[in-house]
Amino acid sequence: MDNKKFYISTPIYYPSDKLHIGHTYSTVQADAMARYKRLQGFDTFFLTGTDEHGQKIEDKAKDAGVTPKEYVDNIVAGIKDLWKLMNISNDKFIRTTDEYHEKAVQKIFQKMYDKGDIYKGSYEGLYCKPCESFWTETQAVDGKCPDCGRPVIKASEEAYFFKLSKYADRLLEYYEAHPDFIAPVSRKNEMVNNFIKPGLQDLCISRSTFKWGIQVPVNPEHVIYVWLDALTNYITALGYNSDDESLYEKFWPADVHLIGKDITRFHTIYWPAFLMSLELPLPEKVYCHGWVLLEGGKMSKSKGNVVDPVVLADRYGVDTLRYYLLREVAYGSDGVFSNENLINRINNDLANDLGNLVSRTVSMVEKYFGGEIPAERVPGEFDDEIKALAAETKINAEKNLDELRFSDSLTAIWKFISRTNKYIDETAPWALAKDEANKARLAEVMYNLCESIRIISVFVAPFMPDTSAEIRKQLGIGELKNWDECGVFGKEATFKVSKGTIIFPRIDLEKELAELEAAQKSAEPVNPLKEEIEGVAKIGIDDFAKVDLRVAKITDCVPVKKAKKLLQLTLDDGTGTPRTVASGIAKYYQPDELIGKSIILVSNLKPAVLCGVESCGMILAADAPDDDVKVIFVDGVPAGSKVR
RNA sequence: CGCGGAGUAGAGCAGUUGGUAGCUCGUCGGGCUCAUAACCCGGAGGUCGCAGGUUCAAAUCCUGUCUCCGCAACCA
Repeated sequence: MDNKKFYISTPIYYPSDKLHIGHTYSTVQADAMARYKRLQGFDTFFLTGTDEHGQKIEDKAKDAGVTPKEYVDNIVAGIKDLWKLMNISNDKFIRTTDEYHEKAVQKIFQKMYDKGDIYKGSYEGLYCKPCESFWTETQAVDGKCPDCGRPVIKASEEAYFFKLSKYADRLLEYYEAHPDFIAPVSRKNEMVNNFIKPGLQDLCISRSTFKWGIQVPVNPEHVIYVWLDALTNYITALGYNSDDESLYEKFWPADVHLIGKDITRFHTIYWPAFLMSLELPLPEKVYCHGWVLLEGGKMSKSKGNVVDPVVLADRYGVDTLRYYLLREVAYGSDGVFSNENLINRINNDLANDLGNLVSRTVSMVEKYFGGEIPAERVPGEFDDEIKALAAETKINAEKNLDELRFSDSLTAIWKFISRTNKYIDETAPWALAKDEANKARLAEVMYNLCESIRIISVFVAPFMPDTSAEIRKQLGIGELKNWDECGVFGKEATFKVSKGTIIFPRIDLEKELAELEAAQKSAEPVNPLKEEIEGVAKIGIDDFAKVDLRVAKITDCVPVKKAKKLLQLTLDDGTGTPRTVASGIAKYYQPDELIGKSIILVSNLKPAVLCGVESCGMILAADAPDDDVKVIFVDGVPAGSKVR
């Protein structure tokens, strides 16, 4: 069984802003897995990197007055620093602006093109620059991007398409034959039901509206669009399509693509289809982990609640943060981050259970034996129990880790830590120490404790590498070489311990929370609302004049079938002809309470069909705080009155 | 009737070949004193969303129903 290999990847991150704790969560998981596999003797390749092309970067660089490359260089340096801080052991860091990647992607494009899987077509729609997304007429909201709310522009462009539709059947077959390909399985159902069954659309893979990207080999007017460029990093990083494909030969296919659930579609549909087109093997597994949520919802810039991993690591320690992320977030589901949660974890698991165990053991060995455990020892009651649990823990820790169940693995490990603490109580070394006759028994107890802790140092190594090393230092044993050291007692002949610093100091919860709150307040940035309003492009009076606003009276109102958010309103707009408008306010208003009310209507909006209802115009409403919406009522004003 | 997940002790979660309801934190009481006011033991606390049904027996299977969430779809 030599020649065992393991290849794991993180997503490549988009360097338009600093990374937050969610990105850190992804990368830390992959790192723990990579470290574990390395300790097990696997020839391991761990890849992370950055996805650096696209219009958004081009624009941001322009705003900053630098070239796109200069712009990303700067952000990428920060990302590399973050991974260094977090003790990430990646074997390679790929940037999609690396020359070898760009060349390889062009070859990939050419190969697909020659094969007939790429054709030239045209793409029409409404384009949102910041999001780099095209929207259909029905998708765009009030002429604005449904994602970010900023204005979209009408655009039509010649573009290259990938024949994704061609691969739908083969994808289904592959899922069928490889039930573990998408984890957790619930994600697979989502993909099949929502995307594949309704029919896959061919995928637009080029753009001509901006320049910051890899040139399409058959047409210099185009650059390759995001997913073909980004996803292929997993093979170009290994040297695929380069002069030296030895890493590719050795490591492909990947054992795990570790991703966030938001990019499931791209990794389980597009990417396999690309690989099929290239006639390459598919990855073994795509694991879609959940998000780290903050109390009150998903984190986002606009909410101003992004948690900075650098601040947390500085304040509490790198291993502490790693532990928290890996323990707190359950397999496949979302986890909630809160400072209180974090501090409780630190105090209970790390300080009380693990840190204190090391501390009390080392203290006793020093106190009773001057630091070195004598060779003369006698076994006794309880010894077999902890030995048996150590063996059992190894099995459980491995089983869970192999399935990327980090939290469950840690739970199993902590059970052993607790059992070791209990062993101290059972054997009561302080009582043994009172009688010289018990010296040999005391020595055995201390030896077993040290062995337990040595074993724990192996268990925690993938999760908390520095802590593992510090524990071993205090035990006076060498660097950890091999995972299988955690199987049985008796590896070390004896221990010569030396007390070190407290590994995990306790934190005063109340005091800490108060300080954090104070720090947060003082660090409060400029009013985000002000920023948002100033960020909106100015328009002229004639632009505004294009909008025809009229008062209208709601004469009827019913919910729209098949739509959760829509109400269908019938309006008297003063013309005598009833007008139908669909409005996404079902969540906020009952149909009955709207009938008879007068509202403001955008009367000259182009009609659109929403969930089967033709909507002619829209009504004005305000986004109130706390996800509330208030329709603007103008009761008493005659229908048809102009508003300006 | 779009697809799927969830509703179990104050909080966060386990728990399907149906058979006395578990874990972590918190809380209350006890023990110990080696240790970071840490550790160990014990108690209290749940009509397992609601209503029916199958069964000797249902958190677990079936039907209906309510609520929350994810994805999709539409938030003119």
